Amino acid sequence: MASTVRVRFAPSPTGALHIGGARTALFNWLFARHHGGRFLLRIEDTDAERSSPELTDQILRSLRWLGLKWDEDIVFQSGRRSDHARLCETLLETGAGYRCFCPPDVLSEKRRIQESATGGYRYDRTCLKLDEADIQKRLQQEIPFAVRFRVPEGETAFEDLVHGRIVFRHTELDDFVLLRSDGSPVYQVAVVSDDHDMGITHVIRGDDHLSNTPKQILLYRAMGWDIPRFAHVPMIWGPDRKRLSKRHGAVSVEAYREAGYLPETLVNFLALLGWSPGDDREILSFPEIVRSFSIPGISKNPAVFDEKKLEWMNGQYVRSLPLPELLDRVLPFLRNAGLVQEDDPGFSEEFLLRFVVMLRERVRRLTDFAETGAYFFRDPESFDETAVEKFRRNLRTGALMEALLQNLSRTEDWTDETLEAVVRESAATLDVRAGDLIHPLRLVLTGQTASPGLFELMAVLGQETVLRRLKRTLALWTPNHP
RNA sequence: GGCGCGUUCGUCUAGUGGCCCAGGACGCUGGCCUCUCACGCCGGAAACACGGGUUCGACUCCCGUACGCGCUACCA
Repeated sequence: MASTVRVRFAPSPTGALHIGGARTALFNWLFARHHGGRFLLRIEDTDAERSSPELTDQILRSLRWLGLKWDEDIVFQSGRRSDHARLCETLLETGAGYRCFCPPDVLSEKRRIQESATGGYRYDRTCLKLDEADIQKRLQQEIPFAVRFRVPEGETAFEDLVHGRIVFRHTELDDFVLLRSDGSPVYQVAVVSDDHDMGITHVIRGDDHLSNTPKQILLYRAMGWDIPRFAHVPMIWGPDRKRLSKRHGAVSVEAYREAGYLPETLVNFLALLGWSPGDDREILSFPEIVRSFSIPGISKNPAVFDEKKLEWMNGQYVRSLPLPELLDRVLPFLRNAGLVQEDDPGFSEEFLLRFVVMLRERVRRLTDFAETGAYFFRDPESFDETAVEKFRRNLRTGALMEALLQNLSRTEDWTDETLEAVVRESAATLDVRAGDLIHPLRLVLTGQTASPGLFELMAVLGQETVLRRLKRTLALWTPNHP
């Protein structure tokens, strides 16, 4: 390969890494990996007001969690201020830029008038008409000035890797500001300067930047720099077809981690949001995605984020994880729910493994293990009301449970085969269907009407626990029990 | 308002002029399995925004309309 691919992800640490940013990062990462190139990270922290080191750390944590490792040192945009300023100076020297002494309030007034008249606004180039003497005079008076870019006539066209050829007539652009009157360079300047210095070959970013691109290309040209290739990927929308934002609830990668999603799931799902391998595959491993990834596979239209499918996919990954690995991932959620102790789980490895095996078929998120399986760790405190009512109406339930208690306390071989035999024989003796014992027993042991197979569950819980739970719930079946 | 981008089942998408009376997945739904719930399996409903061209033939190409989104700052 002639030149090495270099791409970057450039988040602004003004918030956590969200789904949209993660997808952009992922696409850049995949592109770099696929082509054996480099994936760089740049933190756009020039807005000191809204940026924070804590948020930067959080973004890095999320990227690492997703498995998106970056190459080389992180570039902090705030540290490149002088480079950005130098770009403005150069442009001023070459005549590509010019000083604008117009006071901001005059400008905003002009805009107000022009916008109400024509609906659009472009800087009227008042200061471009200034001659050298005018400029010197103003400089001596120390009138603050901004530096504007002098947009040439004509048009800018470029071949977007996702959208194809795109043309902007320069009459649509106005002489945008490069350097604010306080001396701070504007975003477009920072991006171009940084991307150039970082040797970026492909800019892969959200298509909300499409309209910024001609301005940036103009800057590259004015500096005589090589222009990178651009790939503008479509946005991710919430269910209301609006750009995904906090309004849609949990959108940060961090929030999905806490909600019990696996990083593998998120990567797979995000990869498929706006990109397709071209065939019918849905579950793809990291290496498979890297191998298949290509820009022509990126779609042009925005994608609605569908959490239902994410959940389904997470279930697939939960089920495919090797058991010990799955247990490791579940453990923190059990601790969080207070079901196991921080240092000592208080339960054997074997018990925990069986817990995970029995539940993994019926969960989608890691949090579900704690939510639907708490009875593995402690006696249920509440019981499904409608189920209790239902079984209580059958006046024999109390007697049935008592009989079962007797039979189970005499059971010596506490294995699921034996337990099943005991329960079924009890039913036969009592002249009821097996279900008449099974369902109330399930309720008694779990507090719920749904659980893993009852006999297996009894075997895992152990005789002592089963008998205890059976005993302490006997009163439940008394008709007028509170 | 102007400019830019987009428009295939509810959602993510396959489709690059005939293989498409449109395929897959999630969701929904009927059934099977079954001690419940899941998992799994089998089946079903469900889409080419609209109107003009081009062509022997258009989901695919061109034009227009409608709708949606983005940009339009001395924000990033």
